[in-house]
Amino acid sequence: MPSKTFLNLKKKKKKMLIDASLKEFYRVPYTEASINQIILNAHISRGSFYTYFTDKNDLFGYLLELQKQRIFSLTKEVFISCNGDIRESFLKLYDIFTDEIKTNDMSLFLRNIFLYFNICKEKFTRPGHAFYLYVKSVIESSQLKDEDLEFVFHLFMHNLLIGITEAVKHQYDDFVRIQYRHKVDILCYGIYKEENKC
Amino acid sequence: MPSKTFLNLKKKKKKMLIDASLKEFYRVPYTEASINQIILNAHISRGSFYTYFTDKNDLFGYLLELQKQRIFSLTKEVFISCNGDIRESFLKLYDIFTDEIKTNDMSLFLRNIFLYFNICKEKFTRPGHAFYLYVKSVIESSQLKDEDLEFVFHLFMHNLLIGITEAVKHQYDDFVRIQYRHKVDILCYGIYKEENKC
DNA sequence: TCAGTATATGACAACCTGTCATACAAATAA
DNA sequence: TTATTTGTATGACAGGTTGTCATATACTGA
Repeated sequence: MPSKTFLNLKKKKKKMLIDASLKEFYRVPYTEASINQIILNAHISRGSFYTYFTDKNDLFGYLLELQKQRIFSLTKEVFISCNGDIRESFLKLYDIFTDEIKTNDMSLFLRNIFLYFNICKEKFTRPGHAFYLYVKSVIESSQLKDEDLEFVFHLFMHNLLIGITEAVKHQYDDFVRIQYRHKVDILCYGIYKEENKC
Repeated sequence: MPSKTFLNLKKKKKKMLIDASLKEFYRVPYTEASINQIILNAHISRGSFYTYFTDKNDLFGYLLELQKQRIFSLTKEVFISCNGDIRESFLKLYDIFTDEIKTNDMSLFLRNIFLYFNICKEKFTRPGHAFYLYVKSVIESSQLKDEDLEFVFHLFMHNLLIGITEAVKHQYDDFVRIQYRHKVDILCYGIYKEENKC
């Protein structure tokens, strides 16, 4: 969490540091990202940085949080446009996100997250409680078995992020897309034949 | 890949370095593991280390490879004892691996992999071609839909590793085990009700 | 105007990594 | 046995990193 000092900063200066950080985080993977480089980009002193954030991880978490908001609001939209169908929604989300990362330059940050920083997937796929409440109200669940929706949603979300990671890794090869869609179908319908159902 | 020089080393010296490395890798997560500490543990010089391995990642990959062998041979055994049933096998594998990590001290290395180094899951879950050929011959596939067995196996393997990671993270809480088993069932039978099958 | 608080700074200690000239050992040739 | 080549070991070094802290500066409100 950034310090109060950072949050009190003028918009312009805050943006300066955020931009500098993003730049560094998509220049190289997380572990190689250098605070030295960031403070150079942002034209602030070493000491200042450490009054804003406790360390690199703290800064990264903050940037992640900013992106997370965007992702979840997009997810909501998609669910509505798909009438709450979980399968349709997650197929669509894959296309939307890969498209965005492919085209939008600022998404290079996301790109590097997906590629290198697998650990933070967890943070991404676990939205807050309020979000789940919302999701539950939107998902069309009449066709589903009596599942824990939160659990199922998290499973699909996790699968989505793995899919996007693979997509980025393999230059959006159509094969990866097909594999993703295949996985979604397995989650929906299973691998066992009808007659062997439990 | 370790250099020829390393492989030529006497057994005792090789073991010394391997043990020292394992010790360091389960002392701290990968990114914090220090080559300095390793060469101190192993009583070799800095220069020597770099004639054996190109860098930390190289060393780590080597240790990973050693573990991988064990994991896959265990997997084979389990599949046989379960008559090739994919569901039974993966439920059993979870119990076996969590048990091993819980009790066996040397497995602290694995423990840290599961906890921190998500990236290498990929390496773990993708066995060589020969292994897949073997798996295909062992899996009881008559009850399965016409799936790509390699794809399905990889999916289950990946799920297994996530499950173990969670188990380690949450001190082998039984709740995690139940969640894992739930996920396996979703993979087997899907989330949709019968009547909505494709 | 002055005290008190908030913010900014860069030198510093303590670490890290990968390289390289050099030293030593062991094997092979003369 | 001696000389030469080949393989192995070494630690000082350059150049990088991070987090801290005493100090300096800028605000802010009485």
